[in-house]
Amino acid sequence: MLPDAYAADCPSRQILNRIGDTWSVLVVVMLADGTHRYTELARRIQGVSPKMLTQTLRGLERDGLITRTVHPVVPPRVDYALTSLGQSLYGLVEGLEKWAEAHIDDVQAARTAYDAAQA
Amino acid sequence: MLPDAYAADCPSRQILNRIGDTWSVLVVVMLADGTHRYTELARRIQGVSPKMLTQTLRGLERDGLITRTVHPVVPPRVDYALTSLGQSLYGLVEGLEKWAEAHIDDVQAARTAYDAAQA
DNA sequence: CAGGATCCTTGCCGATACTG
DNA sequence: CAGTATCGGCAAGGATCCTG
Repeated sequence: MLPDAYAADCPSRQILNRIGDTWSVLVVVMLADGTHRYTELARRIQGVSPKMLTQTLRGLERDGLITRTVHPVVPPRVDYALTSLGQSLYGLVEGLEKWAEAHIDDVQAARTAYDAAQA
Repeated sequence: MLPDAYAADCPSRQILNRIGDTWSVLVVVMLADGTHRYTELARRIQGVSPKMLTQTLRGLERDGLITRTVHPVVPPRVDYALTSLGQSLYGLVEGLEKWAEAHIDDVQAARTAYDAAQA
């Protein structure tokens, strides 16, 4: 059963799905300060399995948000970097962070009040 | 296993989770144009089960994003509306939509190119 | 009308082992 | 080093039935 058509396949939803994905956001944030290798990403983003990291990187690459550069050397070396589109998306994430920092106290207060009222 | 501590419980992640939730966003968008009843939301947001709708509404209420007003009449009538905090969040969603509309063509083109390269 | 309770499926994701 | 392949657990979420 599909959700409302006015939101199922619209551009917004696709972006929302990406934004809502934990690993994707973390990768984008990490790459915001420059190129990184696979292992660097894996080490810094603690808790991510090879499977999920690869899957996330492939998805971001497919969407044109990051580039994947394979250096034909041994041992292998693969670099990941944001495209300009990816940097643009990072701008959005920064906007979200600003909003979050500005309003998290209100949200926390609301939660506390709500939970107290349920007791 | 927790993801990177610098992102697990930070304000950004909590907002990201909310933004990434399909039903929450749809509810916020629907309430952006005014107060609506439970059934109105259920009918308009096609495909949502009573369970998920209630769960979503409770979550939004707990976070102080919407208000829930029970009218003591028969048959029951419950109105939902955005708080000012919820309206502020809606502003964020609008920003995402603008970005999505502006860049979806690039993303689509990247996907097509990527898929073609795999064949 | 506005949900609460229950059951049950599915698909996401983590852990692990293996390879060019 | 940079992945791929496979298995299994677990929780989100859908369908359904029931009630104040």
